[in-house]
Amino acid sequence: MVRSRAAVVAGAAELLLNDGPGAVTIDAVVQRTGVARSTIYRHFPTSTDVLRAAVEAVLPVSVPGESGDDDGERPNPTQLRDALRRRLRATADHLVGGAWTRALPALLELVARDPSLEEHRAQIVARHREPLLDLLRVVRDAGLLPADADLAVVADRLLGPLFYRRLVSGEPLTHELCDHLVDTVLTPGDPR
Amino acid sequence: MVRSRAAVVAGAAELLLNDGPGAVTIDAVVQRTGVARSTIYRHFPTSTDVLRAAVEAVLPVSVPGESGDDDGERPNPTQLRDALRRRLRATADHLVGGAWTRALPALLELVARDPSLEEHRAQIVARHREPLLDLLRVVRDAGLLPADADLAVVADRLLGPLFYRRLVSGEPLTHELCDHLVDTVLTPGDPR
DNA sequence: TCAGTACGAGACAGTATCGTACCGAAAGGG
DNA sequence: CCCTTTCGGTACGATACTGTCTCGTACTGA
Repeated sequence: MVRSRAAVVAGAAELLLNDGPGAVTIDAVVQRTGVARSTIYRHFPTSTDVLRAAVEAVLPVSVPGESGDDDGERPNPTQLRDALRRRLRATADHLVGGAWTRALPALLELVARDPSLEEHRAQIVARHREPLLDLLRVVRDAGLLPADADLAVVADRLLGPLFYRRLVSGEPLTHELCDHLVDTVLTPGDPR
Repeated sequence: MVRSRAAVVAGAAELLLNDGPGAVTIDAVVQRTGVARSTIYRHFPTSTDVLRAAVEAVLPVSVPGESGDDDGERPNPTQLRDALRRRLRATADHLVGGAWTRALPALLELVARDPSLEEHRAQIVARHREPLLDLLRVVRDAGLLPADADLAVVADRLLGPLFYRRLVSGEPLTHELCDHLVDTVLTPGDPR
């Protein structure tokens, strides 16, 4: 009973990532997973619920971990800057290679259409930004950011260009760009 | 001949904006516009082409004009900074109120699914960024940006956070944010 | 007046998806 | 060994959309 449900969700998630939300069809899930229609409808009241479960299953997974830097050491500025660079690079890599590339447009479309998914979107984004905000807090306490800096805005300045390039302009995400963004945020006296 | 085609495109665009790309159906366009099926198929080979025309019709319109600053006057730095602020504010307003809010997720979904639309996306983005890049070129020539600054990256740093907020995080776009972004880009010696 | 054209109206077959209903096989407990 | 639960396998009706086709009408210029 649990197994078949999990298979349905997994198959629907694959379809969502590979072919978009429009491809998450009962028939497609049946054919992909081998689970019978009747079984699917025994677990989910309607096909929309299957899609929701797939969205829920896909997106939280793709939040990059990369913690463990928070060892209470009292790192020096250079270490902090490098940590921030690594974090942003990891985010960029995740944005390029991971499920986000496929799932994000689908999720945005779904949210634009179904406001009841808005809550999920907020949770997902919050979970995504949290590690970065934690790191930025440390960075600010270390004096690398103004004490009154709005960390949310700083996060926007770091993540925004990455997402913009990935989603909108289609330009490549390089590690150089990440480092450059970190520099523009961190050291107010370093132009370019 | 022109009238009915225009009506089809307009109706399809409305459907695209109101109910998403999945709602752009021949039947729906017929019912909305009063144009007959046969007429639609006389103008467009397939329903996908109707959708393409709708996308094309919606998005270029929403590129804000706001030119006319280019009068070869030789403006002073304050004027340039204000012009950049106005331009970014206009972009933000357009992002909030205009068709972009609805159309962009739809377009991103379409592009993710149909690679042949990639070209359209690139054109649209280019047309969207061009005025900003022109302005940035003037700004750089005036010495408000480093002479070797990569204007594309500067544009990313201005537009990225706006699009990120609008598309991903859902946070509000304020004029203060726009001004702040302009400040972080322009004056390398002004932190916060 | 007449022919050409653009257009509306709608029928039609083909396909895809949905959700339901019914049947039979496999498995596990009593 | 039987009985209940769980599940796969279809068959089915109901829609919705597509693309093609035919027919009738209004306009337009020679």
